Amino acid sequence: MTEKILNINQELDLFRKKVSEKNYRYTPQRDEIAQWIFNEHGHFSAEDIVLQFKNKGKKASQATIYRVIQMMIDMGFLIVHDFDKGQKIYEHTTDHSHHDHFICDKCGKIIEFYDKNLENLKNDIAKRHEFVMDRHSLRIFGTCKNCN
Amino acid sequence: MTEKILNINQELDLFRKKVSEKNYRYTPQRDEIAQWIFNEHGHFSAEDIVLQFKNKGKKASQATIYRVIQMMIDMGFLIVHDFDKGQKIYEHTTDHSHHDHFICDKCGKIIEFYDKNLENLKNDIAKRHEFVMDRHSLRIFGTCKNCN
DNA sequence: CTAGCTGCAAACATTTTGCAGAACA
DNA sequence: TGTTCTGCAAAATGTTTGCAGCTAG
Repeated sequence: MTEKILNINQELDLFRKKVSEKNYRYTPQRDEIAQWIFNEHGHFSAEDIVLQFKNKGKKASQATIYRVIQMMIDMGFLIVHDFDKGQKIYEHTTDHSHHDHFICDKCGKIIEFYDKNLENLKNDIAKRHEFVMDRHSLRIFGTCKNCN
Repeated sequence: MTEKILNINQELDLFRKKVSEKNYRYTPQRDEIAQWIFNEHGHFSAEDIVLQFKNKGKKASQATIYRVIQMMIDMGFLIVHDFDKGQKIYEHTTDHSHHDHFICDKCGKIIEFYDKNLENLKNDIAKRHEFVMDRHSLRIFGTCKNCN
């Protein structure tokens, strides 16, 4: 469970390499979207990218943005979260290792946490049930420190 | 953490009582939808109710079904799950106590599990972070025993 | 050159909503 | 009787897709 810290250029290189390996084409749109995503440390929605591209006059349509997001999920660069906000929330995987989330129902804030014991326990439980775990997501909903 | 086992009539009575308490009206539609839900032991979508009502000639429109579902969530009779299937999945709370889920990416099966240690650990973690936990959801995605 | 990619706009799936008439309390 | 509720249909939301033209390799 070592954590790889990559900078944006290394991440872009890796993406470019994987795109080539799969005989996909490395287009300006894919590059711009990947750059945006690797620059974004945190959670974002597809709409976030669409809007920011519109504002900054960058050239990639909504359709392409959704298509590239799906591509990056398939390639393992992105994961999807669902925080019950009506839209999918993404996060890039190389940003940091697995963590879970508190979601505050009052202010909407999402707080990340990591607990080694919890990870171990999840692994144990999956093993006990002979379930091969690919990914997992624990969401704790409630009220955060500030809102109390 | 004692578990209350209620039969369908007790659940309906409780629903009816809560509806009255809030000065809402107890309409035939609300009754039929609540009956359907309390009879359903497992996960279901709004569409499931809509379709079954159409098939069986029961009288409640889609709009009403969605409205009653929301009402029952607000009142604590229903909880929402999100299993990344593109639609919300519901479950009624009095059915049984809290549990978590394995979701098989191959066959789509959803397997419930409960682990006391896990529940304790979740509580500990929330307390440590001064987060007041209202509800929580652990989803483990991967491949089930049969699909391996 | 040509298969794969893009952008547009339309389709899609699910859920929500405005409004006029119906019906519960 | 007067709110509240219902059903309809339309709107809204978020995402996906068909297709004609563009472009990377």
